[in-house]
Amino acid sequence: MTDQPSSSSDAASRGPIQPATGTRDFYPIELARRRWIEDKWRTTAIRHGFEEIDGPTFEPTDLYTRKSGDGIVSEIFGVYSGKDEARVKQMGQRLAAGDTGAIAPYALRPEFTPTLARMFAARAGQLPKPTKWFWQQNCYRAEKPQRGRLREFMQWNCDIVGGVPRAEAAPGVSGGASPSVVDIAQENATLDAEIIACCVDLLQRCGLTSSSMSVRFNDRSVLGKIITRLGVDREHHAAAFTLIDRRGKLDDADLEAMAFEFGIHSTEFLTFLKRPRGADDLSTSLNELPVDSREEAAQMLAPLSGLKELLAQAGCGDWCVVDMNIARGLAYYTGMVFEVIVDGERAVAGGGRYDNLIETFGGPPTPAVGFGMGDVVLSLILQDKGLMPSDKQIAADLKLRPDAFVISNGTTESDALVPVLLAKLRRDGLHARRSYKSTGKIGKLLKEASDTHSRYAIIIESETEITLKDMDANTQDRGSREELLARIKPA
RNA sequence: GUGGCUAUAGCUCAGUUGGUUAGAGCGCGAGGUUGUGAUCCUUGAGGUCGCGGGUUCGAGUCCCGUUAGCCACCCCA
Repeated sequence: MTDQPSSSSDAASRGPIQPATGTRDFYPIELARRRWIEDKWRTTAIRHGFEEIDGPTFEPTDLYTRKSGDGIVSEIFGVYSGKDEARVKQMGQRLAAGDTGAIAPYALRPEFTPTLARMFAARAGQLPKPTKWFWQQNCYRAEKPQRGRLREFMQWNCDIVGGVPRAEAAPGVSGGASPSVVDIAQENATLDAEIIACCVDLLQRCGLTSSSMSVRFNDRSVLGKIITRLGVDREHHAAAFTLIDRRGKLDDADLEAMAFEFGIHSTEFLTFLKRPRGADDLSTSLNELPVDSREEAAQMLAPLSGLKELLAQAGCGDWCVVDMNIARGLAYYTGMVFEVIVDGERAVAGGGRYDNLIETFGGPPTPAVGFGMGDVVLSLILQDKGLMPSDKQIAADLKLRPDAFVISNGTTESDALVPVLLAKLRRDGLHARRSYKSTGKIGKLLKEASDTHSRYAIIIESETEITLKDMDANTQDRGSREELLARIKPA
């Protein structure tokens, strides 16, 4: 009920209408900062060979419910057409009956991956293999807002759909005679590494370093083998992954209770689950596995050690570490999974391999891997670490700095020449501004030129004479108008 | 969805055991000093004290509700 615009409330009808919970208004400086991040996203993705795509802001609700569980359904913002009276009436009846969740025919996109899967599936036959797509737009989730978490946010996705042809598979990683599922996954490890490398590149471009962040990765196919050997049957794998994912947050008693709740009773698995917490990296994990020899263990963990090597080759080995506790909540991940953790806690990005999803949406069996990153947590991190550039630097990076700020020297002749000169500069393709203040004081006007981060200030002295001041160098020359204006080149 | 804390100018915050017309700094507008981004001086605008109800002669202050924000859960595509 708190989500309603509360048209019945006296307060709402009297005061100004507030922005909806969990949404943001972007004033110029705030939008510039957001654009700066988006610019980093876009240029990074393009540099890594991804092409930008987009899809609808809202989709049929079934697109999301088909793939995901009840958790997602409850966080969907429903959308309906006011022209579809029958559907609206039906919705009203279900709502009145206490039915909640995604009962509207459409939903604001809570994520982009289903749209991407649908788009790929629709043209799978004509798209290159692999296809590399990126996307950066807003998403909506009806969660309770808190720090780092809103109801509308920008998200950046990079996905590689389709596998590497067998002949070009990573040397030293492939080798199986028949192409089993595991072989295909291992061949595509180069793509797993490429995805993680792209994510790390973005972080580096924002000034972040591996000293405060890490990429923690794991592999669900490896986990699946382990827990199968521990006596967990196939249908309980998803639940077991959930338990593994939350191992760090819950104590043994809670874990055990939750396991029973899920119907998992394997004592071997529970023992494995309750093993000492700590650095669950590759080397320590070797000792905890349900195997007879270290060779067998190494064999079992080969996808992880292989990926680690590929990541080192990609130049981001120092960022990446195996973490056997990472499983991710999503049901559709099939292989590699990873999260980018800041200061040991907050997740700023995450992703993994989903080799069944394209098929789920009507396409041919197609391996795929990708990740997502939101603007909310990333902004917080950059602010906290002092890495958000100054307003002037952002203006420069986004090419928002005025090239020229036109000032009259105060005579009526010069006053009349201000709009004339502005028009000329703009005709010449320059970003030119003036002041709208009533003051004629040169000092105040130069301050405005400075506040707007203008590159040059132009003081009109007469029809043919100006003073051109370089605001960055703090130098100026007075002379022929045409001669001095020629110095101003687009940034 | 659950619990705790908070709410005064655009921002950061004062505001006494409840007592006249609610304040400061910054920012914003105008002006001052021989026409240069600073400092300084003068001055102006801007608040139904989140909103609604209650107690009281009187509420920014006390009580209840509500909304929003923050924090911790839940969840995390």
